[in-house]
Amino acid sequence: MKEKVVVGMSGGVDSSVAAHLLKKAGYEVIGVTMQIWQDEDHFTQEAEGGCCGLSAVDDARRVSQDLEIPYYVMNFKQEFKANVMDYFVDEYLQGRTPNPCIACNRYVKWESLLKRSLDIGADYIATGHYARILKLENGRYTLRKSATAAKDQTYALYNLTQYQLAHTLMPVGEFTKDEIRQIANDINLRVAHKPDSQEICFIPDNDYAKFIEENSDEKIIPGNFVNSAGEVIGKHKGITHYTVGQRKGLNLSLGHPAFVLEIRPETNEVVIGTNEEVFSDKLYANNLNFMSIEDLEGSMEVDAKIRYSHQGAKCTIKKVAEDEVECIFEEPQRAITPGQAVVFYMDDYIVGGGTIMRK
RNA sequence: UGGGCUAUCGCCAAGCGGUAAGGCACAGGACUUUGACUCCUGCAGUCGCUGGUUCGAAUCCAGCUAGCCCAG
Repeated sequence: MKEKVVVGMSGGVDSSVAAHLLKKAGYEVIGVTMQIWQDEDHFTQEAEGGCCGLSAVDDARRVSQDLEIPYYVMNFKQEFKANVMDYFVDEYLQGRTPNPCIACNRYVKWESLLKRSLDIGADYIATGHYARILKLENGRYTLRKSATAAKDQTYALYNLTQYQLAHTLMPVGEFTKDEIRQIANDINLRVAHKPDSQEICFIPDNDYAKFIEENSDEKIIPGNFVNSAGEVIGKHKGITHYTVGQRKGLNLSLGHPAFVLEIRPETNEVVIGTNEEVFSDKLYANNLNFMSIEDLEGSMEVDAKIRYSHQGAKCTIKKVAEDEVECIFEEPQRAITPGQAVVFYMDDYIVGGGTIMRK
């Protein structure tokens, strides 16, 4: 009896090749695209790009036909709206900078999609992520960085549970991007040369502030830019327009480059400072999830990534409360941003991670 | 309406008779399968205005205008 796997297909090269690889490996493969767009308008907009729109379904369906696997579209509108879009808006309104992909992975893909897949008799779900699932000697599952460090996506997956990992396959992680494109080309995949997607899939025009304004009851009101001494040095367009470390779009001519240091929703202020001031060597995180270990005992030296493109930096982590870890870096890090994830690595696999609360 | 000082890109600012530095801001592009960051490119046909001196002026001279300071 073949093991059954549902492949989340975005219509892109990676998930298409993932489906092919699994079929070749002997699995019974079912292609599924998650319907997450909210209305016709949005649906049309997404025709241009994004991971989950009109062209996505079109492409995924055709690829499935070519691969001769069954294909379905599953509706996850509610789940996506509640766990990703609403979360995204709420975070910005609180002066934080969310990472919607992480929320989407944990709650939509690996909660809703996994559940429905198991319901229809699947043993696993699979995606085209560049990451590798690793079972450690202690019996726990963790994620190991992909073969190509440049494409590694483990950061965005740090929040998966042991149960979720036990039912997941990520065949693409063993290959480099070039190899994946080569495979796609070899088997004549129609999407072999489709460009990599980017930007947040539910905001195709990339105008975050507008999206937040349109999807919130709260009014976005202008406020003051202040320096670290508390002096008012300008007017801002509303805190949702900014993120820590940001330089562009401030319209502040101070003689030196100006960066956002902090966002204060309670006073509607945005704190501005110099390049040096944007560095910090400590952070606190909550919403912890551990992979390679059951829990964090005492302190531990790890490599921490504070944003998806961060190369990682040495730091010592220690629990300071039930759901709060303190992370002290050897070298100050640039723009530690509340709302973003911090992911801890040992060698090339994930120890755990959390959401940054404050510096 | 007495005296002094200053007027160069949106902001700051070099320039001191030889044909307009630089920083900030801004715009476009690259990078990026979260936001940022970073990088590249562009950005004064003109120096408050009007005359004059000179082969040649943002640079010297005169007048005017505006702003600031002091004196009322």
